[in-house]
Amino acid sequence: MANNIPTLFDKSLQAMNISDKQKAVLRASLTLFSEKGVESTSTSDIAKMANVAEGTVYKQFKTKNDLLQAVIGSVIDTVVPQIASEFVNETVNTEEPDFKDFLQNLIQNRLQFFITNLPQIRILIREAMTNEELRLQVIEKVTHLHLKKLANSFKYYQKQGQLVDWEFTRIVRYILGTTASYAAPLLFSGSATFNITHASQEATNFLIKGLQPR
Amino acid sequence: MANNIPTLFDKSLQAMNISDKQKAVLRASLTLFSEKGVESTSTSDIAKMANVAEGTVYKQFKTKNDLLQAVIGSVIDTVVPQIASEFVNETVNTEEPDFKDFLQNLIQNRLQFFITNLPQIRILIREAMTNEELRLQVIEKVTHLHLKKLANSFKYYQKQGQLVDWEFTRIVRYILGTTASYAAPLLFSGSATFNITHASQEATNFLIKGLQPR
Amino acid sequence: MANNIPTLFDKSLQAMNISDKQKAVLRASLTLFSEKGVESTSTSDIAKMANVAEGTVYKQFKTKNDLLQAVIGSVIDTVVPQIASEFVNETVNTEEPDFKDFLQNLIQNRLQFFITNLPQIRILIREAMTNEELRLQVIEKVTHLHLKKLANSFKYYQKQGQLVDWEFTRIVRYILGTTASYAAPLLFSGSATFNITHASQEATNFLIKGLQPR
Amino acid sequence: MANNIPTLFDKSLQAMNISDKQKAVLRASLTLFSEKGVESTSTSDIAKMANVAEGTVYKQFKTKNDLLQAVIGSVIDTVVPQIASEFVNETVNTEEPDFKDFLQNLIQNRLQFFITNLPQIRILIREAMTNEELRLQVIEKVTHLHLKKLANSFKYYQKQGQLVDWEFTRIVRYILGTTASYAAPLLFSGSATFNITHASQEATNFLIKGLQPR
DNA sequence: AATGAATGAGGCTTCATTCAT
DNA sequence: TATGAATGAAGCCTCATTCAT
Repeated sequence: MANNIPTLFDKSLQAMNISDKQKAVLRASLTLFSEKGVESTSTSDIAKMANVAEGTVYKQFKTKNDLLQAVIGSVIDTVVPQIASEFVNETVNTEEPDFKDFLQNLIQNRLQFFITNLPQIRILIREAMTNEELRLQVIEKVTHLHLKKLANSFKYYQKQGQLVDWEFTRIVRYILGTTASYAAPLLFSGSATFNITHASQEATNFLIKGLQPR
Repeated sequence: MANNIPTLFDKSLQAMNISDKQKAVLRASLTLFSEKGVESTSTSDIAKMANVAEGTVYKQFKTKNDLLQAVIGSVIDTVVPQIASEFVNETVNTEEPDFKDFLQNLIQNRLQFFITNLPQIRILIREAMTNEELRLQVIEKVTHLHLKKLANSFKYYQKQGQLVDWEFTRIVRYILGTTASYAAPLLFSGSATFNITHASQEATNFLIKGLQPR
Repeated sequence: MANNIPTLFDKSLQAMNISDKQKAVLRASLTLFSEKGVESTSTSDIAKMANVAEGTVYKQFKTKNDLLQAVIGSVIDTVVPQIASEFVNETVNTEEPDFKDFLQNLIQNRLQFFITNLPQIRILIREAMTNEELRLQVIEKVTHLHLKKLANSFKYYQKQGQLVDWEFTRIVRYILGTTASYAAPLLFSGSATFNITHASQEATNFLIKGLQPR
Repeated sequence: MANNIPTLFDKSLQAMNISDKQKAVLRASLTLFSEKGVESTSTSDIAKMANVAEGTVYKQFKTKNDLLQAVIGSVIDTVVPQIASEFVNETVNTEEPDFKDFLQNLIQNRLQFFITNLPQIRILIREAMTNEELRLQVIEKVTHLHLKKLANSFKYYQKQGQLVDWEFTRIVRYILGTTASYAAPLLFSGSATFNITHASQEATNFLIKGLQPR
């Protein structure tokens, strides 16, 4: 239901066996890293936002980088898979007889997720561009996402003659690329006015054509 | 011919009325900002790579941010338009009778450009994500790109019945999105092995279908 | 019998009216202070080695300096005198008819003691060099050592005409100085190979000459 | 003439190609390290005493430890040999016909040096006890001291029948040990009243006996 | 008595920036 | 114009110490 990273992040925090102050540190870190970037966030900034002494920031995590790992790791390890399974359950599972409806659902849902979690996604992308280690973590996680159900759906529509007979990753690539062509500008602007419904309809119309059999 | 930013950048440096050392500073800045990100590049790093005293970095540019502005500004102001017009002249001008050939040329050319200038593009993207001012500059520049020739080509193919009758920006969006779906991973990996020809063919096949009239 | 400080230290701990954990704290402090110096030993290091919570270190001793005082004080107050009396009983009491045998026994015994307790001696020396208070304590203790028996032995050998008729402290000074000339290097090296028997024989031969009457 | 470490240190500083402020930093470091020990001296202390910004402390030496190495290294590399040659020229060269006079000169001279440079010697000893690297440096330097002249003098007195026929290092050992038996207490007390002349006479009388032939 | 999370002062270090030469 | 020594604010981190449980 709640496909909102801070909320999910909070849930994953509750599962962690750390004190409330430590949770506040992680929350503040996520927020500040997202807002200003990692390098521009000082441990003193974090301490202030978390209402905590600066030393407290270092009780659980020995290094600012450890903290970054914990924050991003938590997003990656806990949130991403959670998103994926939710995505599969909410969207993909819905058995639409019509591929077009299925596709629009899918796109609208992903756009919504993207917009909701813009700050966190922004920081993930930003850091992954210069941080090798993080990059590997992200790739690892994304690679092992449980996408079987999605593949099955595709196969179903392919058998029905509603979807071109290309391999799974290629189809996913175009759906992602087209969706991203609507979403990417948001990475750079504030979350300006954006009509999700209209965008997903437009994108779907294009994709349906490009992905029809023949 | 040379659609490679460091080379173009050098050309734009020659036009600037500054000493050789100052040019070396700008060159080093471009390189280091690209490699490690702006925040992680110290002015001392720049001085070392430019073979220049620390004070020299501050002779022409009063602050590190001024330097960043100069570097990025130079890329944006001089290089981007240059790229655009070159792109228009080299690629778009070529009058292909067939939209498919036109499209593949276009995509292949842009992928090549992207790969060649990966480091500079990386830093432009990275900084634009947290730097409001830069963001506006980029948008400003990109918005006013002289794309009339491209628009004319599209109109031509539309009249020929080879291209769907959507508005210019929508068509550009899908071409960009699809191209980006092949290029984006390169932003995160090193410049892994990548078959441009194959990618541009695949992308073209998809786009042709999605963008055919009807 | 056991002229080894950690063991004696343990005995003195048993006499103290403190809990087992507190004893562990003192033991760990002795070890770490010896190994790395007081300034370079953190209370957290001590807690870890003592298998105790950080707060526990502060239950019995209010400050780190109190802890240092307790450790060194214990060595000085309890152990040094114990050593002294043992030394007197074991070595000096033995009535050797020959001064040379007496002297060699003495030196060999002290060298053995020195080597066995190198770490503790090292820290005592180190701290005494910058810690006025400790310095006074050590001097106080050493000054009041019960050395009457040793003095009596000397008088005996002086009457026998085997020992020069100098005052007690002067004779002690040369014995100590000569013995130290063999022992001191060990303070700086690890416990390199060292032949106690050979060293004590050599030292004795020299001292016998220097301390003969006339 | 001036066998005083701070003065010699200053001379060695003048030979170094560094600014006055940097010299002030090194001087302040030597003073403070000597007075309070390395661990208890903060870089801020050093900056204050040197009348310099804290950042200045780090211009020449990248680390507090580098600074320590520079200070101690300078003492070891420049001062120790200088001392040694001076010692050889002033004391050993003096051709005394009588070994006793030679010996007393030697001891008095060394005691004087020791007292004059107490603070610096103290810190050298203190640090060498826990700093392996430094230890090796000191040993290296002391080992290669130019002691040939001293050895030659000893050989001369041995031929004259004034000095026992033991090997060089053994004789040096006893002279050092006996001298140290007078000097060592000064390491721990302040430089209390100390009669150098009396001490050197007393020590000489003992050594002459212990080192006579036969 | 024991715990261990929390504290905050202070230590080491970096770095953008200035300025005399 | 170029230099590079100097600056000092600010960042990261450690550690002795406190306190609620």
